[in-house]
Amino acid sequence: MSADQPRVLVVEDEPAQREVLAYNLEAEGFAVSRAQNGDEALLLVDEDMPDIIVLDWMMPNLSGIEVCRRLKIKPETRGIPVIMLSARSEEVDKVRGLETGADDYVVKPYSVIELMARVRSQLRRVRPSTVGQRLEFDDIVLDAESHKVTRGADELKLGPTEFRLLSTFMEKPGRVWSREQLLDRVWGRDIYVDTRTVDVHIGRLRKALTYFGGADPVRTVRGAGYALG
Amino acid sequence: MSADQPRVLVVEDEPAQREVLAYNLEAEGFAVSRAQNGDEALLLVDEDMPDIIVLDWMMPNLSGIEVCRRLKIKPETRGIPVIMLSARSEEVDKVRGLETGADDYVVKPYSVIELMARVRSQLRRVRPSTVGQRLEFDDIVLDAESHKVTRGADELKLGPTEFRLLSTFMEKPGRVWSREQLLDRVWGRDIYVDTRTVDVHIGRLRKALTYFGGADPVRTVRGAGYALG
DNA sequence: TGCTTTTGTGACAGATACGTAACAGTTTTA
DNA sequence: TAAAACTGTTACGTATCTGTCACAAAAGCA
Repeated sequence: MSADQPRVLVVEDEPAQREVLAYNLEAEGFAVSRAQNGDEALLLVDEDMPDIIVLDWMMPNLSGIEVCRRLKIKPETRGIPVIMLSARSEEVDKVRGLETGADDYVVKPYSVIELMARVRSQLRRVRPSTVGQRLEFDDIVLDAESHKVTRGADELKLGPTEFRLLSTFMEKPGRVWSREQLLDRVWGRDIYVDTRTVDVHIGRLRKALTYFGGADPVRTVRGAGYALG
Repeated sequence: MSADQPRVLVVEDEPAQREVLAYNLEAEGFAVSRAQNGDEALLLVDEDMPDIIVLDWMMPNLSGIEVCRRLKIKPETRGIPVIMLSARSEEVDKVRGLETGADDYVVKPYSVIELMARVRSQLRRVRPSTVGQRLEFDDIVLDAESHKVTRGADELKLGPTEFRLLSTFMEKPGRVWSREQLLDRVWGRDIYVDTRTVDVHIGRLRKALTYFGGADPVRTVRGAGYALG
């Protein structure tokens, strides 16, 4: 039961393309699971976390973008690299894909060799730390698998939203996030919430982070948004 | 017999096919037992729970469908993954429609490689890596062999579902499991059960674990699920 | 300094998630 | 065969979280 071959999840509605992908990935020595739509993909991820996901953009019902967004909202699945496949080559689409949190973007028709290289590259990037999703910043440690956050020796108590917020920040310390971006990342897409609500949750996050003392690690960037550190 | 070899039960009435299957599974490092009909299968399951069952659909007397259904009704055996073998692909849909609760379907003639992959995949889903028959957490000890749980010096009395719930938790202490994941692992996959039912059984597990005193080791993670510790 | 814009924050009502007792239907045990 | 144990669902109470508002505070600007 050698579990040391990386597991790849292929999400593609078109059977022929799906099999081509799967075949090539298997030939490369990966353990492949297949999903033919977004719902199935999310289910499979839940059941058996793959090491990487190759995701078609255009799919009926739940689009690749939406699947990606949902994966990136949940801290425990956020760390799985997503390679987005799309027929659209415009820069705008690529930006949009990456904006949603995709880790790489490959335009169809792709060369198999190139795609394999990208898969390996993403795995190389993430694999070393694959043992539990664990983010650190300063003396703050967030463990996605156990949903625990500690600062120094103290365990912090965060609400669900604050937890996701912090996890988003810790993904890229120092990066400035606009309120809109945070709403998109932390709250999800089609949800109408006042942007000022972000401020309130930032406040709550701050209170939680400094409950046992220590400096406030959240930086306000006037006119732009917030950042960690 | 080293207990860290996963045990597979092959149920197939046709001797030649049965041996092919068994041979390949043994070559993969599994401990294989054989049954040539449904009654024998149920008997063998009762006396020595296998980790996974490969079940032919068409058998005289007690059909694979019926065997599967009976296995999935009993909470004790419900968690054993069943891979159903069927002769034609159209039949797969038919069998699916019968709601047998099988975990996966493979069409004959199957490629040995594919079948092995599916077997491993199911095993990974249900029984990740912890094969040890003795799990410990804090002062709680779970002995899979004798189906007994003790806390400190006291022996606890758990129902079958609570037992499986606890053993899932103890496989990875600290990890947060969503209700869906728990339903998948503890109840089985194609089973329709309300997610809130999980809460009730968590409550029962808690009551059992704290019956003789001691802190409640089960942690509720609002919006996410439950974890041990 | 005064004026404008942006951000921080306490309060609050409504929404939501969770714990649990009760219950009816089964299965298992004695 | 009767009693005991177990399962899944429901309903209801409660704790916690959510989003919005109002106003205070801070930051920029002239």
